Amino acid sequence: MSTKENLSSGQDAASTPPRAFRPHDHDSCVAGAMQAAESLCAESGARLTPVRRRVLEILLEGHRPMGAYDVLARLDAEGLGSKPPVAYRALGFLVDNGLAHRIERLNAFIACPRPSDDNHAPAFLICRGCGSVAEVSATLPGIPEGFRVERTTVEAEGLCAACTDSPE
Amino acid sequence: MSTKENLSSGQDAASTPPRAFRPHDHDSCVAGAMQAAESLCAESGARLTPVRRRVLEILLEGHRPMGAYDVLARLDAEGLGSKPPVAYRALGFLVDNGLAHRIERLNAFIACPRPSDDNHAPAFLICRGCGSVAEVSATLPGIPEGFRVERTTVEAEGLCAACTDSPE
DNA sequence: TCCGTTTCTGTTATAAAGTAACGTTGCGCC
DNA sequence: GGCGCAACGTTACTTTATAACAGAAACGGA
Repeated sequence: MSTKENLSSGQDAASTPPRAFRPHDHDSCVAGAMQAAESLCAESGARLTPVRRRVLEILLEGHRPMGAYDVLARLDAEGLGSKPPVAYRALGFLVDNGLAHRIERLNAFIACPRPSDDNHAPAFLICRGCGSVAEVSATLPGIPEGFRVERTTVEAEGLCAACTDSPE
Repeated sequence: MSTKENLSSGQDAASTPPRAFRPHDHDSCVAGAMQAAESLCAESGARLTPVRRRVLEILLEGHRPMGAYDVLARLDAEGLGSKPPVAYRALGFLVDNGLAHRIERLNAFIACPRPSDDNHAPAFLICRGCGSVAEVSATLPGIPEGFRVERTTVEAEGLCAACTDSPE
């Protein structure tokens, strides 16, 4: 079983706020995720090219969902590319390889904090107060027999604990 | 408890394909939903104007997700409006009032087959074979304490029973 | 019934998000 | 060193969505 905070694991998960909603050592969080990404790509043969690596870093540093054009602006500033397909292709690669996820409600992308080769079914808690997004893992109960699920999109919008306490 | 086919109700729900994946009397299905919409609006004071009513009918007749511009094309053909805001406003009204839902993965809208005033949390089963979308009801388990959920997006993409049996 | 208020409509214009297509470049491999 | 494939860079374009404002229509109180 993964160490990821789990949407559907009962007691434990329900008692602690997800890390994205807590202060934490962000540098090490970025470094760790980059390491994990390197390993996964090495293992699977996927090529983590400069543009792709940089896009992943940008997402990790932001630690929040970013639109493709936000990412592109960063790339452009760094001379790594200025046209939409550059960003979309890199983001597509990251999503395909489980290193990032797309948040449908926001038309945005966020780095996966703990990428792994198991094809996980992520769920996202989107705080409309502070814009943070936490990734937890989801298991959908009771899909009707006969429907073969290939991918899921699970997103919950609301207010995180901090924003509930101090509504601006 | 609602009579809607339920994602999370165990035995019953899991044993029968959702109605959207089965043949059914579509005319009465449309008529019923329109009736329900009328009642709900009358009750709540929401104004189901001609454009809004027609958009709902168009969605119900299609019985599948339609893009805003698909809907707009229909409206235009009928002289009810030709500019994007006309469609988006009507769709916005329907969504706000629980008469239709937005499918994020598809950037599309679908009529709610059984609208009701309870603020339900719909989930959608999207068949990538035939394009059908079934609405079932979802309950997300184990949201961490402190996160206050206001709205959910739950979508599962895959193959319905019929398309699994006969892959094209 | 008239008047003010609110809500809905129609339109212009533009923003934001996403992709098809094609030639070029770089890299691994024989 | 040349073949083949994957990634890159760019052009051009499509699709999706919204801001802003003026006019019309319904609605509710004096």
